[in-house]
Amino acid sequence: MKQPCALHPHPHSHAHRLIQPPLNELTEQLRRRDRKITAPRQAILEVLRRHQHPLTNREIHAALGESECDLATVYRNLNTLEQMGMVRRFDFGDGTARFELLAEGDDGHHHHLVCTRCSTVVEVDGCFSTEVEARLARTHGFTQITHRLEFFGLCPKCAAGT
Amino acid sequence: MKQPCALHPHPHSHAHRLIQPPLNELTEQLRRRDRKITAPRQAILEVLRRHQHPLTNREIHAALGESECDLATVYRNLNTLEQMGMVRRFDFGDGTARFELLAEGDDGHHHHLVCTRCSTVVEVDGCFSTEVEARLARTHGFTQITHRLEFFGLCPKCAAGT
DNA sequence: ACACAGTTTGCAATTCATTTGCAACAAGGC
DNA sequence: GCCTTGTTGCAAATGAATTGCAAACTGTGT
Repeated sequence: MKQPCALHPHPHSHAHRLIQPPLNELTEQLRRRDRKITAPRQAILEVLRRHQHPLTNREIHAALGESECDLATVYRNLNTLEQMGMVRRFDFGDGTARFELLAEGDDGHHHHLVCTRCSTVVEVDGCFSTEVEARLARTHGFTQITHRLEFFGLCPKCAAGT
Repeated sequence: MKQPCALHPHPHSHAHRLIQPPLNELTEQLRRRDRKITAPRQAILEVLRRHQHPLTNREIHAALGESECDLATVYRNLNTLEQMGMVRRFDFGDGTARFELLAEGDDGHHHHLVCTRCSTVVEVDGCFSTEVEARLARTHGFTQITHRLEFFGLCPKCAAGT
């Protein structure tokens, strides 16, 4: 196991572009600040309620229909809703964030299995790393350990249809 | 566990932006094509050999020094080297890819523990999901399952220095 | 040496996701 | 009413990554 070594500090610092686990101290603070459920936010939550699979900003924006608002507003509000803990961000590694509605009191911790051909997404239940995280904490002295885990594969249909 | 549901197919199709596991059939094909180790490629591998932690395209480009080449060339060659199986791409979720040198015969499968404050990276040995993948294959009928897993936390120094 | 095909490079321009500056707005206090 | 604060639309900017194109380079056959 290699020695730790700091990467070059990033010269540019886009607020949410920093390397961050889904929930850290900062978002924890913001989560407490009461924000209102404005019309656009309501509409976005509604869209997420309808499709219960991770959607991109653009997809959500497209699905708004009646209650259309600016794409920038969708971006801003999804960030806000994430901080409020009402929505969970996922990263499938294709460069665009995806969001899922978060049930009340649910920390939303689960993972996905994504088809690499047709992008079908299956939600995977259960999480496999709690004790692993504890081990890492012991081994490396890190605290507040979280993780990001997604599975990829070829779905039955795509495997057949080749 | 929810029903599978295809996302909207992406209208734009940047070659490597597709949702893909580190190694799929396509890269498997390309891996076999013999590509030469040109000067820039050599230099890039050299840089990766020096720093043995995941580096971004930009960091590598900056570290080239003497054997400077265009940043686009760095991007192109890291993609090529990845296809050749000489380099492994990692995604820490901050929007920029990072690369590590891959030892001969090593499939490079390991994960990282990243400090969310100072970006210190520790390589984590061992992988925890082989049997999980088998279970997913059984449960959902997916094949060729791979995964992407990174850990995040607060390193001892940052925890102390707060 | 010479020509030719295929690969690679530099450079500039482009794409795409995401963020941001700014002025106009809305709502809640005082 | 007026002031403060958060929100929105719009346009512009940022930043990673890709790409078109022409020039340079590689190796191969003659």
